[in-house]
Amino acid sequence: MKKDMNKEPEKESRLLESGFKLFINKGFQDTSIQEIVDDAGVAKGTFYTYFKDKYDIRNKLIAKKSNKLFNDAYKKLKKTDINKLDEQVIFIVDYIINYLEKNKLLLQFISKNLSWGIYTKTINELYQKNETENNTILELFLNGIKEQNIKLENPEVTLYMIIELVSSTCFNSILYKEPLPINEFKPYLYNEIRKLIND
Amino acid sequence: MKKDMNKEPEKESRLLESGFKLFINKGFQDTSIQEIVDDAGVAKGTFYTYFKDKYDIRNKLIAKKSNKLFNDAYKKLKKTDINKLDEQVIFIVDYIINYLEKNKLLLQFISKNLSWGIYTKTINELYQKNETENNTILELFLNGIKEQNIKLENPEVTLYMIIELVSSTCFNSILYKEPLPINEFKPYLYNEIRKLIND
DNA sequence: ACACAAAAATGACTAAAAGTCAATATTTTT
DNA sequence: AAAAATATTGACTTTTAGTCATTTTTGTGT
Repeated sequence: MKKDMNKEPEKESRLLESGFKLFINKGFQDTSIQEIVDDAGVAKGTFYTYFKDKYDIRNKLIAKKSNKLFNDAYKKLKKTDINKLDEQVIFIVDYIINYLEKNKLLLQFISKNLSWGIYTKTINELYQKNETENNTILELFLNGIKEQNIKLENPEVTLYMIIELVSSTCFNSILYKEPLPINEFKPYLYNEIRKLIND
Repeated sequence: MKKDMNKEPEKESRLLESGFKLFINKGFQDTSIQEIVDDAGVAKGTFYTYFKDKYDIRNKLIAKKSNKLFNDAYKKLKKTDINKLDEQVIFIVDYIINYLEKNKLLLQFISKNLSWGIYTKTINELYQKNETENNTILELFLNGIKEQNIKLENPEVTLYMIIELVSSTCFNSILYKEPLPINEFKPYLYNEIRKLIND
């Protein structure tokens, strides 16, 4: 039987899932590779056929989980009839915020371990290997601008600022209720997104 | 002789400086505690009287370096006659950006290792122990708003969004020229700051 | 269906780094 | 200047990472 290249090997998945479970529950630093392989029910050596080291599995986990969340939001949007660009962006942001609010452990893991440089590098590597879907948000954004005749001097920069603003502020708002609990914070944030897109 | 509580013990400083030097040059992961103590010329055990582990010294380094940079910018501002709030904030931001541009290794270290949760936690701990100056930016901001009769629904939130936007975007703009090299990026960013404060 | 080759998996092993602590040195207090 | 408190040491133990010769599984050609 020919190997299905679209599926990641079963043991790699098991390692990823065990790693995620342990990182979430015990923290990254306090989880050893031995614990991960024990939990996954594979031998130590197998770990090293799929990952370079503990940092590698962490980076891949963050990239995969974040990317999945993002693509889910995008798919959901396509089922609605929201057509104004700013509201489309806010829909996606809102979906992601609500998801993370219900999955604070995931958010905690991402926010404690994510740094942008590593994230973009990892996403890019996975994308090269066809292991993740592509940057749909940028396409959506550029299409919306064209169709709706929105004037933006530099749309990539605008989108980039929105993404950064959302990710950096929401983490703290959800996890630490700083500077405001997320539900109070949302109006400010969404207002800012509208300004960024429409002004 | 009575111990001077305002000075951190000499060996702690030496460890911090050695740690910084090694983290910058070899990277955090590739630096061992043994190397740090060798470089600082102290025994292994001494490390553990000042720091819990390698993560602890890293967090304290980031907190101290970031805080110093911030306070330097603030002191410099006080020597100017800039009096409009938005321009004051932009002055500080500009000072910090220029500094980091000239010290990319420091920026790289911060951006690779900083996560906001850990940063605020560490700053807070150091502040409790009087090992760092306080949050002057918030005072400046609140004073400016009062004096200049600026109407902001929630100034803390506005300032917070500015800080987040600046830190998250500038890292990438300086280090990776993404989405634009920092000098092209600045106008967008400063424009955004003005909008946040004045709209 | 079998032999053969290639890839994946194993876990005992080595190497490296973390972290401890009883002994010693230094500093502070009385 | 003795006693008490604090800081420092580095040999040692423990923990964890990472390797690799061997075995098992999977895929391919005849």
